Amino acid sequence: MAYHPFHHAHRPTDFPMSAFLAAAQPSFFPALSLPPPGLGSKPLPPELSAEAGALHPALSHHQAAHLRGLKSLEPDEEVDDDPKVTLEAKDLWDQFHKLGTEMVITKSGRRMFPPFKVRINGLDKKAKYILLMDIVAADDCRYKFHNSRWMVAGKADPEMPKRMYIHPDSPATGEQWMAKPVAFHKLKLTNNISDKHGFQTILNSMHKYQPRFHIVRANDILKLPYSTFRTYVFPETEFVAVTAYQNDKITQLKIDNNPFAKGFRDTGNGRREKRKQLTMPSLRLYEDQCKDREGADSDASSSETPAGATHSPLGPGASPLHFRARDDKTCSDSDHDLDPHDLDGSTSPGPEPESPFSARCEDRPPTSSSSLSTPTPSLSTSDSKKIHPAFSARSLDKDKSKPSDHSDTSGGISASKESFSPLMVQTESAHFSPGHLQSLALSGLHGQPFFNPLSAGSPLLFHPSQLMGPGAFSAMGMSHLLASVSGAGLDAGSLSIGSPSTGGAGAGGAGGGAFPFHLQQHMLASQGLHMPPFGGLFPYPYTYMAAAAAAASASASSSTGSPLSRHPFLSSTTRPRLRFNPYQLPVSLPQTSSLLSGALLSTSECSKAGSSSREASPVLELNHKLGHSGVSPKSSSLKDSVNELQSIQRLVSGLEGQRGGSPTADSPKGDRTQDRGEGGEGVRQQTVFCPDPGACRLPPHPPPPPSLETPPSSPLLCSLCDGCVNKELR
Amino acid sequence: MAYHPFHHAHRPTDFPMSAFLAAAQPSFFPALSLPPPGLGSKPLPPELSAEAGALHPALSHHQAAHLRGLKSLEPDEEVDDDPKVTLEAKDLWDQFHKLGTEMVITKSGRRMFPPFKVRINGLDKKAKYILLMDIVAADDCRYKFHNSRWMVAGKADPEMPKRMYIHPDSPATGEQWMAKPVAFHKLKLTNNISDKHGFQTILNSMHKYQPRFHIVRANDILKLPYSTFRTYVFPETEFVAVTAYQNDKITQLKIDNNPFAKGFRDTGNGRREKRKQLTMPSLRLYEDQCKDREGADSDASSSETPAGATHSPLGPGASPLHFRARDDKTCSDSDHDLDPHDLDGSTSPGPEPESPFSARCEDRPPTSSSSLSTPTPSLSTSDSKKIHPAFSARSLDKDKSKPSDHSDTSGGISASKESFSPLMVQTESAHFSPGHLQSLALSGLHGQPFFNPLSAGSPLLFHPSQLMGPGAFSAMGMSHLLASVSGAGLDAGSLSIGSPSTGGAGAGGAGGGAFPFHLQQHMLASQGLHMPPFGGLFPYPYTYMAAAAAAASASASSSTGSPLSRHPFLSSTTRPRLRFNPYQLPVSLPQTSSLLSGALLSTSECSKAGSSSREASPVLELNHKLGHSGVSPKSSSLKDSVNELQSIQRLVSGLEGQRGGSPTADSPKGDRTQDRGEGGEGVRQQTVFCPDPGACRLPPHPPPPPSLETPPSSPLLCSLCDGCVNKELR
DNA sequence: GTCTTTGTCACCTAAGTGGAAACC
DNA sequence: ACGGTTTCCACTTAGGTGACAAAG
Repeated sequence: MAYHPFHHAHRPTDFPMSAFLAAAQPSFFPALSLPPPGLGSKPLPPELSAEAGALHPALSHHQAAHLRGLKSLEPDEEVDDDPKVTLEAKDLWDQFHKLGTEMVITKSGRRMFPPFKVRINGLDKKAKYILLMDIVAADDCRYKFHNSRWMVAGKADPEMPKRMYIHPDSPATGEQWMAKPVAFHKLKLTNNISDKHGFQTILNSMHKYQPRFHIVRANDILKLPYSTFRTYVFPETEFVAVTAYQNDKITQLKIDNNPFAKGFRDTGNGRREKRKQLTMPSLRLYEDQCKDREGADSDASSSETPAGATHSPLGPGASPLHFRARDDKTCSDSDHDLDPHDLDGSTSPGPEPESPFSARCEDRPPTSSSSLSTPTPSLSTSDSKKIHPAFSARSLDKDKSKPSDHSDTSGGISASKESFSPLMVQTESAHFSPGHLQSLALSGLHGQPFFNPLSAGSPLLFHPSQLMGPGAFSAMGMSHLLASVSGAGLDAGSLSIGSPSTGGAGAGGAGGGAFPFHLQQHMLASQGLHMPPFGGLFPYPYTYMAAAAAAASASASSSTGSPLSRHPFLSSTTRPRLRFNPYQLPVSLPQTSSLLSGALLSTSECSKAGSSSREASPVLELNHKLGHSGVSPKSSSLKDSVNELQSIQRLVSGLEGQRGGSPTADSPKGDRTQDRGEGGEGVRQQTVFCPDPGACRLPPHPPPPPSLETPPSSPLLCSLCDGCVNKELR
Repeated sequence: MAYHPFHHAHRPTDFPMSAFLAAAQPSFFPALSLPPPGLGSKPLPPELSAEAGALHPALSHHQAAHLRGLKSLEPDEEVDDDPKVTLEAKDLWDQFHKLGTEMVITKSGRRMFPPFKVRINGLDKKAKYILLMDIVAADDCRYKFHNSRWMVAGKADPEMPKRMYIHPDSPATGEQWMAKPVAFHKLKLTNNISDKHGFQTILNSMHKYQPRFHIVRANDILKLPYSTFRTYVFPETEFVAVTAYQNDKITQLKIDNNPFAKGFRDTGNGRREKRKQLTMPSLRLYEDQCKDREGADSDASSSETPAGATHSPLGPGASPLHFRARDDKTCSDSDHDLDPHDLDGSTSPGPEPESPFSARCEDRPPTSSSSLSTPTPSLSTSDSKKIHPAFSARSLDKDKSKPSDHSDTSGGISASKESFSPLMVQTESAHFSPGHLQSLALSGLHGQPFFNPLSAGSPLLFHPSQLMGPGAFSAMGMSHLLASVSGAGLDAGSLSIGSPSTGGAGAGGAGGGAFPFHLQQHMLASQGLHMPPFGGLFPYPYTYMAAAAAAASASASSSTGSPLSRHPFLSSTTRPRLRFNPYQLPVSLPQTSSLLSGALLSTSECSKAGSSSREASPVLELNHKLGHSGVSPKSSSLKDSVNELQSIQRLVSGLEGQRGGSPTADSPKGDRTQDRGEGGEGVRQQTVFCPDPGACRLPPHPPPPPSLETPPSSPLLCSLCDGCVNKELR
């Protein structure tokens, strides 16, 4: 009795393949298992903000519900949640983003280096959630790295179906998910279209991608198709897939921060030539952070964080990288590593790697856009804020600057430069079927596909065309699948998703029993643009995200005026505030689907979006929700939303810099370190939504509240559209 | 569409901690969520034997049901299953077992080396199963290694609560489980009673243990407590826990076969002294096998099987070790590695490590028993069969020998020397509560406790005394727990299992929300014997397993007369045939519980069991089933059982050696290689049950069928008792 | 003093990393 | 020749293994 020595690291992952399969089923019957539309808002704690446990359950539920601006959905149970997602190691991501993040893809699959890891708050402790991640094309351009910068090199190649990676621990309770950062280490990037392993996402080299994170409240993967997806996009995680690094600065940054690349650090060990001495001063930057949280990450990661010192504050403030970026202007490059010896002469701020992705698909040289977003030369980061850690209170405060302009190209949403304005789109899973669940990838342990019905051989991936002919979702065989799903105890184990009804289009592959390791539904964005739209289902290939991102970046850059504010998005924390219920999504609100599936920017939109502001990159939180016929938002909700946001900001700032409620105060750098003690506590969120549904490309969203009490320091801009009347909420 | 490149290694593991928690709840209300007793047998395919996919669903269901000999239970659904479990790398296990397997336990936890891995067949493809494993005391003796042999050194020390390790992929469909071998690599052995990690089982050094494997058909861990457990025991996996290796031969065998110990192989690299040149000839034995199946193992094992050549037949036949054991009599030692330079002179067969565990608890020197089981000196394995791979048809055929004697001490069950006669005891989970689920250990990924409500800190382990005072199950707070469990969506995340109701006995530990990483229910055997029985629940500390093992070993040795037949059990394949439904277990059939939880042999019984025959070690398959009031078996069922067995054997033999139906033929060594191509296909099973319930210590079981058509080559003996009238069924 | 346990160590597997050259 | 891809390499982290010496 006095024992209880065991401390089991339970893996609550509850992924019955059957569930998985079912989840993958593209459900085209929105009402199938959904609650009646317009259920009405359910109570949601408004102040989950700071700490998940600090909310008042019933007190402000109603308010919160309104804040969300729409029917709270969550038909299933009466759950009080208001997820707030914070990107871990945001500062690191920012550093990469400024240079133009590159991710190597290999045949065998490569991890993302700045590991995609998020910290979640505001979930209902008891409710079960399924967390997912996917990577979708950021646009439809092909890129090339020329003259030390990324340039558009034509139209994108066709995208392979993107897989929806289900966090292996799903489903798990909110408490469990909030206990520690949620990592997706098992997800690997590959260019091998015949990928046999799981956990791999097929990308096109020299194309730009955007990782996305999804939260679904569901206690069973079987319910995934009928559940609401809350999608979070961290623009700073955008990257170009490459087979070999193009930008030496990126290489050096990777070497300096990825423990597995220590062998390439200039420690006098006769390392390779090339990028030389950037390392020393910043050694053990990201790594130290990881140490702190060691053992706390999920995603079956045994190797995510390297070993080493475990006491350094993991917050960006503590990390040398961050420091460098913010304080070091010694180097010519943007806050990249202090590396004194940049090889390619990109050291100079202007044309340097700092404007990696400025170019959009219009085939116009990136320089134009880059220049736009890369105002100041040299280290820039002139705005110390620019490099502020995602968790530091400072970043939030700094952006008290004006709401910013909302010019189409540059004046995006200035949801506080560094305060991460989340753009949340809530979508019903039933709808994500056509656009959301491109394919579900259930991560196994150690990359070891445990239950491969196909004898661990051929993957069961469904191509969009397979599953659904042009607009032939119901006709495809989805009904068949859905039927199966309906069964409570239905086992997907041997259920052949695509083969049976869709014909032998290669879905089943070898193996005997068809198995839905990763169900390939339609991959909207990534594929929608490049492939003929499926029937009339996806009229809008462009995704909200992209638009929002563009708007946000534009506004951010203008608002901050920081030279480095080239990046479209830089937010680190998001919190669901606004929920769109594009019940009619398939036709009337296709964008939502698009966004979820692809997040593509059309050429024209790309241009509109402008390059980007690296400074204020709002996290786009897309909360997709079905079950509600109307898209008309409640103005009151919006207002409440703003109020909530303000309070949240205060809470956050208080949390981070002990400056509760004073977002205006520009916290000195000192805060940074404090902010991110061990787990990057400094969570901040902002709700970014478009008050003028008519003027934006986004699905109908609630109009801006009449009166906005939002503090000036935290401007609420619509990230969903750039032409919105109420671009600035504050 | 033509893509389907993704091949996700989904991890169907569905372990919502809530479920886990619930499962851990000691349910003392058998009828709580159970179907009415005597539900009646449900159809079960009789010939799942060879291949899981080769069965005739309806055709022989009825027959199968009868074969099973009892009410099929499986109240939930009408599932057709007849699990057949084969121990992977049986030959390796055999080699170790002959020497007296030792497993190092360390403070940080040590893996088992011959990894405990099983191949499963006969499951219902669609049904969900939860697979578990635990390690229980094999007897109540303490051992010491003296004069190159293991000797009893007194009574056993008190056992720590044993944890029930739930395979991380649970629950998963039968199809998934059968797709590849199921490994339990994450399970670690430790002597650290304050174990903070999960996946660790606390053992006492110098004590003997027996791993057990459990199959539970349940789609949710929450249902575990109310589900039927089918327990499989592979006697050859018995081992002595040590902090340092005692037998140099074991050390060498480990070094030669464990890829992680390659550094100690005598490859001229100036290895340490000690055991010298056994290695060379056998290099890459087990490892090669592993390679073949690489990527097929489950249990989140990233490192289970080493890399290397991937073409060698993994069957024991192909492995040098096996070869050696069987064919090599060059070395003095039993079939240990051919190592010519054995240091301790144990090379000589007689007193050597070959008779490791012959001694039982009677404090009598092991020699007596060892002598009994270790008839021949030297390499012995005179009986080529002895070392036959578990999967080779040969072994099965060989034992066509006479049924053997059933003398209490030595004349055990001769269920064919090498044909692995499974002893299956089916027990209702509701009952395992008192004795079965000592503690549930949910394996996490990479030993990284993902969802630790206690902030990944203190383990939540319940000591028996905590959860239940002497016979105070219901009074403890179990009701409370059960109640929680009843909730469908109940989240265990924050549920404090032990703390709330049982008082702060240390169950909750630090952390905030109590979490059931491993629920400690009652740990019967291991603890039952050493601790005061809980109320009157466990009148029989001795477990069937032990008894059966003893009987089996005894018979085996006598039947084969092989000098090496010292090991009590050597079977590698089991298949549920007989199902006991000790509905009244708590009181009337406590043994079942005991078996499940502890599998302890009383001193007297130990002696009765005799040492062992290394040759014919039947797999004990214990199928614990509640829900049936009567224990009276149907004779007809038994008969059918035999028939089925025969057909199965034929199938198996045919599968292995292409000699379908000719069990009598003693296959030459050549078969071996064939038998275990890639995954050790050569599955063979035998049902071992006691036809005379009255004469055996086992719970009431069906009487032997009047007429037995079992082929002479496959003797069916009762492994459950040695005094059974129908000890020999064939 | 004997037996057992503990900690450190060298050595190994497994796998992540970027470089460099080969490849196409 | 050029640009992108592939392969192999050395190096790293992470962790498994038994030997060995030092404790207990």
